[in-house]
Amino acid sequence: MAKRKQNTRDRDATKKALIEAVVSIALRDGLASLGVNAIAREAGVDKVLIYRYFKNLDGLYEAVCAKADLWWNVDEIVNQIDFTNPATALGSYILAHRQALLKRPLTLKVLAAEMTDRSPLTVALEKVREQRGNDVSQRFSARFPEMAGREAAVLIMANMLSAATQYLTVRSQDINLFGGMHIRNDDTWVEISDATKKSVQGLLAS
Amino acid sequence: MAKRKQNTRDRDATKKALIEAVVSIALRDGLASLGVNAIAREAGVDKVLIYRYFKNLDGLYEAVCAKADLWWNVDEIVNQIDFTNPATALGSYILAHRQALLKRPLTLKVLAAEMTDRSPLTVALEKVREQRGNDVSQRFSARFPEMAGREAAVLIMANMLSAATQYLTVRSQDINLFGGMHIRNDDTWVEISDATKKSVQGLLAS
DNA sequence: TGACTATGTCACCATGCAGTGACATATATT
DNA sequence: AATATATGTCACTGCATGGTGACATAGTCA
Repeated sequence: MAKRKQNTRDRDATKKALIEAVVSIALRDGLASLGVNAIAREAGVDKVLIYRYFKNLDGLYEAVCAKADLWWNVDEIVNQIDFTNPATALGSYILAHRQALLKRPLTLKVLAAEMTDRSPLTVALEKVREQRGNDVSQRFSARFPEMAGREAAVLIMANMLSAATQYLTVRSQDINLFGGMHIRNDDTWVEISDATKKSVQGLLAS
Repeated sequence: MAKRKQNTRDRDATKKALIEAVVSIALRDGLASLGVNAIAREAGVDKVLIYRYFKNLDGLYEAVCAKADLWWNVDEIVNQIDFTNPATALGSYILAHRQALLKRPLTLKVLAAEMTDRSPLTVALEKVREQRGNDVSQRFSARFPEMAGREAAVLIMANMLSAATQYLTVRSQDINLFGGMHIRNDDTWVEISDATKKSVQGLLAS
């Protein structure tokens, strides 16, 4: 398991090895398997160095957060959105959101873990997520100023569908069926996107 | 911590105490805190009796499942649904689903835990859930035969909103804000229900 | 060269865990 | 009353955990 030659005497390399060990274990065994012993073993480093360089486990987690790209950046999402009208925008947002999550396996693990535990990893994710979410809805309202305050229902549906996308994308790592939908299948998500588009269209027509 | 007088010599009482200890710990500390030592301590019983009476922890979990009311029964949901049209039906289903979940704190814990771990508790929940979900959609199509196969989009939206309701209800045990919605607030859920109704109306009008 | 510091190794502690075998005794059966 | 069985207690093993203190040595600075 030792991932580096011993007695390297390179503080930065040691810190890097520890940070990478956290990510490896989280992806392979889940956040619940993280601990000083396991991390040090994985990094091929003595556990006392975790305390010396990061003060404690939480300090190490914070360093992981600083290096990890835990959440999408706004442009990554906005670039994939079809802004021809609010309905197509929301429909394409669903797909973009799912893709952005699938690109970040660590994020999927953190999203799963935050259901039961709270750690620096989960709180870091909470913060950036709420921030970026606001950013995206600002872009929406900038593009569709006529919507301003007009349809609270659209905003609610956007939030609900975003929540469902997040939930089902995480779950699709383990299960394939939710209420009859094959949530691992890309075609399913195209159908979901289409249904979303239609339903927002109907909402605005009424 | 000892919850019962010692040396009772009552097998059924012992088994019951163990089952109740599992529930108590799960509710208080989460499923991750369950273990033979903790359970036996909580029940005021020697841990060897877990092995004797249930073979192992999984056997005990199965006994818990058999006694616990982990998921709503179909009528509990259907009775609260407004079947005047498909839109009102889905809108009221959201509220009924949330209420049924809130009534079952153990279920909320299991739903949270199944994101990261798989145990007899979670697989038991998976089974009954998929079953009852099918039952409910059968009731829907029985009431609205004209919908048969006509609008796949409605079915998809129903599944997505159901997923979002489940996710946000579990999350609302820990957080209050999701994308600007105050998910612990009952008024919010009335608005969600209304938005759902409107959007299904629009979907069917188109 | 000599002293000092940064880096890393190692041995240890107390605690908790899952699991097992030996024993004690209350209850039922003969 | 004597025996057998069901029920419960206790002591133990082996392992992993989080955490700490003592030591070894490479690199640096005076």
